[in-house]
Amino acid sequence: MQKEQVISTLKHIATLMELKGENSFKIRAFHNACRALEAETESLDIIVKENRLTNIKGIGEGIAKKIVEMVVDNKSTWLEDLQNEVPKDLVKMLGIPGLGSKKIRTMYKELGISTLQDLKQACLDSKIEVLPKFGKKIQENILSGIETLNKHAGKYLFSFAHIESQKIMAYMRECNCIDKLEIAGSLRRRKEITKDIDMLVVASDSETVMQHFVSYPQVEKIIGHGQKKSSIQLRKGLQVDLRVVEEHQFAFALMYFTGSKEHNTQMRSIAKKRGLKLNEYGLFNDKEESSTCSSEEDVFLSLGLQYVIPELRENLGEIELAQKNELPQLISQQDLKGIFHMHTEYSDGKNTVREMAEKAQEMGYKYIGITDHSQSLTVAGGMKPNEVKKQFAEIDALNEEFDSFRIFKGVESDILADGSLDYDEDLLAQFDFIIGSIHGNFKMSEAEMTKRVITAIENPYLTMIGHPTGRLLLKREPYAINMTEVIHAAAENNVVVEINAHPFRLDLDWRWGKLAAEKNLLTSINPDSHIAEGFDDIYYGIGIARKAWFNAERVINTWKIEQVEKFFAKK
DNA sequence: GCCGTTTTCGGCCCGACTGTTTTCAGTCG
Repeated sequence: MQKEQVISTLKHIATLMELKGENSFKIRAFHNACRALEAETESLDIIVKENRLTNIKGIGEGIAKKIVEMVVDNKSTWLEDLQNEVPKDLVKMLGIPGLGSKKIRTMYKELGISTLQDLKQACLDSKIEVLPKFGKKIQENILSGIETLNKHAGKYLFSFAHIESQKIMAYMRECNCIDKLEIAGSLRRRKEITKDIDMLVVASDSETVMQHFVSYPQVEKIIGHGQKKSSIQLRKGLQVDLRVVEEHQFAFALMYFTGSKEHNTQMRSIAKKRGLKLNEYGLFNDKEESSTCSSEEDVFLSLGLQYVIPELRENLGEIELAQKNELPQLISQQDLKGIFHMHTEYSDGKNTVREMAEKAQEMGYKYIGITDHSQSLTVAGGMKPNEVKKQFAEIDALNEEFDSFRIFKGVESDILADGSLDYDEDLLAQFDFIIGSIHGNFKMSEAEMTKRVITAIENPYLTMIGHPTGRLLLKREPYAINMTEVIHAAAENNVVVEINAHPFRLDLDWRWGKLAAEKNLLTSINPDSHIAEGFDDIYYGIGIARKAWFNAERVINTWKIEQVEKFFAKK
């Protein structure tokens, strides 16, 4: 098993143990072990081979043994045993709001409910409401929860949640007793997938704010309605949580509700080591007096830490760096000087080369790189060699015409099944730069796919790897590929690995950021636009690049035109 | 199950809300 599989297996084991009613701290230990593995950049194979698993903080004898079995024998007897004990629908029931492991277990033990079908029937037969600690209300909630489960997957793209959050923020601002209003949660951390929108408010009159909130016209259901905390579900499915705090609590609350949970847990334990208590209301000493902090920066400072921007708060090593004052200066949108990876009417894009160039100039960019599809991708109208020549001539003419703006001649070449690029060498040599992407033959083994991509990386004509895992968020799984090896190879061959900014891709995944930083990997934040307006997607790519610890120097489309030309010329 | 500037046992983050209760367990974030 690869690291990602090991992690998901451990998480699955933790869930099943929870449903079995194991000690909650034992379960937490499994989650901690997962985090430790996620943050580990060294190859898991090597760590296992050299018997160094227990050197990782969070992994002890017990879990190490299970991991070794997964890596060496490619299976987990422990998981298999648990799966035999716990019916798999019980896991699905955890997705029903209001149902946790305890309630699910009670229903299973008392009534033998092991499938969603059973559960629905038991609700309809009023068998649930008579169980101890259950009641009519809970039974109703379960029934409507099953409906929601079927209707909405409960996960949403960042781009979708971002747009919805802008709408509800605008609505909330209509309430005139609000002093401060901020988005928190995973949305503020710019995570690619989100479950809900978290909002934080400072207000003179919390009751009015809450009433305004639950009266939002797009509400499907009010999940909770209290003085300090309320939750609604929108018709489009996603949940919105609102918290109201007092002015002097705001910085602490913002930090707390931004998360991540894992980051917060570690922050609290740092506070605890200093004899302090950190929660959403303040940073308290043993006399219950809180420090005064008017900003998040102050809170971090009070704990002896450099300020950690929200995107980094995933407990993947950022706190350790903050302690040493070594956090990177991250890229921001203003750093960008040009854009690569876009399609025109020469393949499957909507606009002409000129239109793309003019749009980019309007937005203040100094250069673009046109990359239509190559000949093998016939479904997307890939360019035949004669069309490439025609496009070259058009680009040359436009470059003559434009002042202090350059169009680079590029291509998004298919990486063919054997790892070769799509045109003959003669033509490849004439492009300024080449992006290599996989668009077919997805179903190779991991070893074959990795070899295919590395062969392309070693090709002297290749400048950049496009959407390295081929994933489509919430739609299509990534193809099997060993990203550790790909990143090593790309860094060694001076090949750029793009961050595809399309909201469905966001690929390279930010979780590779730590390894990428260690290897000094270059990236480029690419919109993969098929229409001029698609340049706006860059916003999503910036968020991912920041999550992935990229400073501006390692992102080639922040470079000046001369530096880009020099870099391309070397290939 | 893991860990140790409370170090081999005992603690592991903590508060709001709900629905069931009549003081609290369970869920959620």
